[in-house]
Amino acid sequence: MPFTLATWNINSVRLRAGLVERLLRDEGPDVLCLQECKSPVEKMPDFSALGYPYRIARGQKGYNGVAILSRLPIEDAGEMDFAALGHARHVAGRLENGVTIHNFYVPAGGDVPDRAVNEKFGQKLDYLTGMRDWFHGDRPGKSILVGDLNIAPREDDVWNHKQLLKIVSHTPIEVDHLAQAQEAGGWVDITRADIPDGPLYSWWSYRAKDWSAADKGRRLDHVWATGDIAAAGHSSRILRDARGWEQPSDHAPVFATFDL
Amino acid sequence: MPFTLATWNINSVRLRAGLVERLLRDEGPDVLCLQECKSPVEKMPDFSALGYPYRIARGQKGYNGVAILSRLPIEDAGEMDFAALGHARHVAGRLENGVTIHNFYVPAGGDVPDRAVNEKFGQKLDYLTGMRDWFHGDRPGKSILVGDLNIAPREDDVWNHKQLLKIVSHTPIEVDHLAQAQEAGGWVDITRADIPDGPLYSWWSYRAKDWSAADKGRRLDHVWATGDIAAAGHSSRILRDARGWEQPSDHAPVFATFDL
DNA sequence: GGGCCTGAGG
DNA sequence: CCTCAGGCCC
Repeated sequence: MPFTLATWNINSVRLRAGLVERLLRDEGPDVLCLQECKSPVEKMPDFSALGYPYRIARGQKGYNGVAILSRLPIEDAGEMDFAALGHARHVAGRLENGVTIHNFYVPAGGDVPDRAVNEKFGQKLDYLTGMRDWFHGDRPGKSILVGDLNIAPREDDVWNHKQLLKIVSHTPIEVDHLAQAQEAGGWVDITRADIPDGPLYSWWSYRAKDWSAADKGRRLDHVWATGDIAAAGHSSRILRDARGWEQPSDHAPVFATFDL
Repeated sequence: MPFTLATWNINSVRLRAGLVERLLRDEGPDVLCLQECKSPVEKMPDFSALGYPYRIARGQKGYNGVAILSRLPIEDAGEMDFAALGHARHVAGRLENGVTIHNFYVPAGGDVPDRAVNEKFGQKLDYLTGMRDWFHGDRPGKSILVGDLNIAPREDDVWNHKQLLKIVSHTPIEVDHLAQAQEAGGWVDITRADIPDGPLYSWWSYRAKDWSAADKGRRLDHVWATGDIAAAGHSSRILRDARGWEQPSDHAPVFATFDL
């Protein structure tokens, strides 16, 4: 039975409940993973009326927050607090077909890519190391990992590779830490398995005047799967249009379908 | 030549530029006096394209701020800083027919109607005393005074006289101070000359669930004229509808027409 | 309830 | 550019 999954950094789920509804209505993914909900769980909008009765969420006031909305039955599979930040940055759910879905919001890491002067950059690296160590100790099977990983690993995941080498989200040390986490879990980048070549972005800064014309994007949002189910993934796409909706998130939703 | 004038506490002219446009388009007053613009003068929206090329304004960042928009030529007639608060709470303009228009935003006065424990209440009384002394020393002729005076003087200017006697905006000491300022300038309350009887409100709290049904209003916004032109005033009304517009101000515009 | 601010975080 | 928090003010 194939199912379609999407991941979207919504940048306030309460402010943009209408956009979430639009996505659910227009695109109808079976599972939608949200990041940066910026809401306590009890204040999150209810999307059950749109056919999504299942929700697994972790929230906090004002910052971070992740949620998995599903029209398929899904059970809570816990959360992890890597680097002991006390942030709501991960939650997991298990579908009835046995597939576990991990929804991540990796720390952005601040402005300066140097852990000696910027504590937040250190926390980002530590978070990724925590992911690596966890996957290494308990290598996952039949799993999908999605979310805003806040790193654009490939040259063609950013609008200008050379210019961004010293910009947080594309520095070699971040890319290396991400690669180690990916490797440790045996994760396959489904989006790039499907769309191997050419520029691919999921985020465009609010600061750009005409974000689409300038197109200075980065691929920060990812869909990964463990090797045992990676071949089932297909139909990857990024709904760039959503970046142009009224009062948009700065991220666009990323989709993939799995025949499982 | 008759001209119509309106006064409106807009509670942020930048946020509600669209509502101002709607009022100008739908009602077309010759002069519109705004209070609580909450904007430096240089950042105020421009309404000249709607046929209001004249503007006299005083502003500051975040608080207070008054403006006179006019489709008739009008010249700046200065400002007063009563009680030396350093606030943008008054501006005056002179029309070509010799009529001076004073636009006031009297301090709200805080919560507790006791100057011994609430400095802001003292400032409100001092502001009114300053107005009184100024009018007394330089008794105005051919003038109109409008604005948010933050006092509902009459029993039928509030939804419940007895209940509001100890509520700032309707306490006897405020009503007395306002009466003294009115008296000193020989000001005639044009709205009440026109509509002598019955409840009349220009403000409804944002906090009320259903403001119109509950109708717990107060008449805080006024149109006065000096005795020499008071008889020319007519067609007073309060555009209650505007309180129900999308994302409204908590005040409704008050209108009067003068045959001069 | 809902403006504004500053400051953090993106 | 944009969102949130906490504080002030109405």
